[in-house]
Order: sequence, then structure tokens, then C-alpha cells
Amino acid sequence: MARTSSGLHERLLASALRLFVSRGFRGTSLADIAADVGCSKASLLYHFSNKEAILTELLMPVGNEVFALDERLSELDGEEAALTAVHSFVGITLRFRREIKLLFDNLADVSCLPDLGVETMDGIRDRLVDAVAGRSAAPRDRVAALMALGGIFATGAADLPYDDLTLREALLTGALRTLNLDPGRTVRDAEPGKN
Amino acid sequence: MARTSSGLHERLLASALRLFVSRGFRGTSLADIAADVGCSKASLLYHFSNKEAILTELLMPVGNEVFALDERLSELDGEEAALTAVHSFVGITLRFRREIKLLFDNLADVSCLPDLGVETMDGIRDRLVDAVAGRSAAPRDRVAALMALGGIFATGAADLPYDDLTLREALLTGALRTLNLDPGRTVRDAEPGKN
DNA sequence: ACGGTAACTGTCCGAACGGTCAGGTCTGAC
DNA sequence: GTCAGACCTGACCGTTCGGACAGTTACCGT
Repeated sequence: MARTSSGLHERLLASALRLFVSRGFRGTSLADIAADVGCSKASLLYHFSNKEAILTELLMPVGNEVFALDERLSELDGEEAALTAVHSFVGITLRFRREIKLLFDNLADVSCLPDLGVETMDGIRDRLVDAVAGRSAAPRDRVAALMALGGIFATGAADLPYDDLTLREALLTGALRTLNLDPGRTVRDAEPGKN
Repeated sequence: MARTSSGLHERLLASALRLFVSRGFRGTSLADIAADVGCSKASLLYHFSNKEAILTELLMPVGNEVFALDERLSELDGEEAALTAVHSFVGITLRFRREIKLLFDNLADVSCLPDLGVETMDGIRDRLVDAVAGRSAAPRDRVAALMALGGIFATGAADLPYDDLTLREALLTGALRTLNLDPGRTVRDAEPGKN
């Protein structure tokens, strides 16, 4: 019912995302955001209990997807886990380019958000690495896994002037090469439904 | 002549690095650093003209090496440029693990430091990517190059419990695989002298 | 008409923080 | 002895910013 296009809440989120991405989280004050949408700072704090809450709400969608991926991966093993993880992670990265950049550029601030998931970011990262490494404990495999994930992450954060299809293709082949995996076969629908 | 082990300047730098890495640049106040070494904040500001200057001085060594690498690369082309860039970048990353983590976690703050190089960070990054891509303009090559560099960067920032030799080997093979380059041959002394 | 509630705002406040300044102490040179 | 300069400090200041609060307006059900 409510026209989402003029809902102040959504407009505040949009402005906050834009400003956070361009000036950083700490570099953006509540007054900046309020001024950007043309409302009062008090009004902003009516919609969000505090500054962190804005960041949390912005990052929640990505957090949820990564969390869901993490759960899905817990049941997989070996090459299947690796392929699923890579495909899905690429998908998430592409679907949330701006948020990924926000994350990438503000790791220090984001990493101590209390309510993003139940889990700490490091925990999620470690389990992702574990999956991408195909559950191998060998240093080479762990490093390769971290490199693949880091590469996707960093590349997603740098806003390259390529369309999603090109980028997806390049990211996938790059990551699979890093992991020394056969890029020929597609994983059995890494993200069922939408991806 | 001056005992470097008790020079206040050096001790301040050491404390600042430790605190910046663990709590972030913005998350560390001048008072924190001063308290950590047990001197007054005023004394801290006697040694460094302002807070940024501390960060700049901490990052200067890395900046210089990257800058030197950048210059060396400008004369190389194709596969030679790529191999040199990768080898040297891995070397730098390993030699400055803590600083790389500082950089990685505080990109938003670091990216607007005025006096690090003459150049903006984006400029250096772009030219590094250009070299690693072997001067190719094809999207695939650019993405692969960015992934390789990002992977090395991210992996260097995550302080893995591996020794330098293991890490170096793993980083190199990972990056070269990402770039689809033959890992067999070592580049003709990528960093002459020490590396 | 009226009470309640959601949306919104002006104003104020306290804390944190970066930075300044006047001055104090020590040492070494002349 | 004294002058200069490096080193260090307590006290202070201005600003910025996140957040609290007491309202006010507008809408809606009854």
C-alpha cells in the first residue's frame, strides 16, 4: 500500500548506501544522510535506532544470502562443495555490487557489527574457505581457496565497467583456475531458482 | 648512536601499528597510542604533526616499494611484465604482512592520504592490473589480473599460520593459475638483490 | 468530535577527539 | 654561566557527532 518510492525509510537507506560507499561509513555523519534526503536528523533517528542500525540494515540482505549459502555448504563435500561455493559466491557478489564495495572499503567498521548474523565474520569466512578448499587442510588448498574468494571479493568491489554476464564468466573461470578445477562442467544449479 | 630500542618515535610507531591493526585507524585515538607507550598525547604530537602523519609514516615503506615496482614495470611488457609484477607483489605482501592488513582493513581511510605517493592509490592499482594483465585490454584478462592481485592482497591480510616459504609458494602458484600462466619457470630475478 | 498513534522536527547535550600552547627539563656547545 | 635547542607535558579549546527529548502535525478508527 505504502508507495515505496516515496517511503522515507527506503530513501534514507538509498542515500546512506550512496554516501557510505563514496565517503565511507565513519566519513558520513547522520546529518549528511538527513541532509541528502532533505529531512531532519531526528527523523532519521526515528527510523533507525542508531547509526550502526543503518549499516546493519543495508548489509542484511547480503548477510542473509551468505548465511544461507553457509548452511547449504555444510552438507556438501569435496569438489561439489568448492564448485557450489564459488558459483554462489560469484552470484551474490554480482547481485550486491554496491554492498560488496561498502563491505570491502569498510572492513574495520563492519567487522564489529553485533547484529549482522549470529556469527562473526571471521567464522563465516573460515567456513567458506573450508568449503572452497574442498575440505582439504593442506596449506596450498587453503591459500588457493582464500585467494579465489579474495579475488572475487576484491574484483566485485572495484566497480569495473563490465556487464554482469562478462564479469560472471570472467570471475568464474578465474576462480576455478585459481583452484585448479575443471571449468567445463557447471555445478548442478548452484543457486536454485534465481541466480 | 641513539638507542633505537628506546627511541620514543619508534615505540610510538610500533604501538600505533599494533593498535591500528587491531582496532582500526579511526577506532584508535591519539590518547590510546600515547597511553600504550606511556607518554602524553602532547608528546605524541610533538613527534608527528598529526594523526594522518602516523599512518603515512607506517605505510611509507610499502608505498615506496610499490612505487618502485610500478616504475620498473613501466618498461616491461606481456608475460614478462605479468610475471615480474606477480613475483614482486607477492614478495612485498609477505615482507609487510602487518602493514598489508592495516591497508586492507582500512581502505577507506588510507585511500585519501595525501602524502603517500604522488599518485592516487587507484592509479597505482590500475597500472599494476595493466601489467599483470600483460597489457591486454580484454575483459577476461583484466578481471583475472585484478583477481590475482586481490587474492594475494586479501590472503596476505588474513594472517594465516603458515611460514613465509609455504605462503610464498602457494601465493605464486595460485596467482599464476589465476592468470593461466606457466608456473614452471621463475621470472628472471623479479626483485634483484633481496627478495 | 475525539483519542490514539505513527511520522516528523527543533533544540539541546555530553562525550570524544584532534590539535594548540605556554611552559618545564635536560643536555651539550661556547 | 648561559644560551640554544631538542624533548616532553598538563591544561585547555573548538568542533564534530551521535543521540535524547519534548513537542507538533496529520491521519484514522470509533
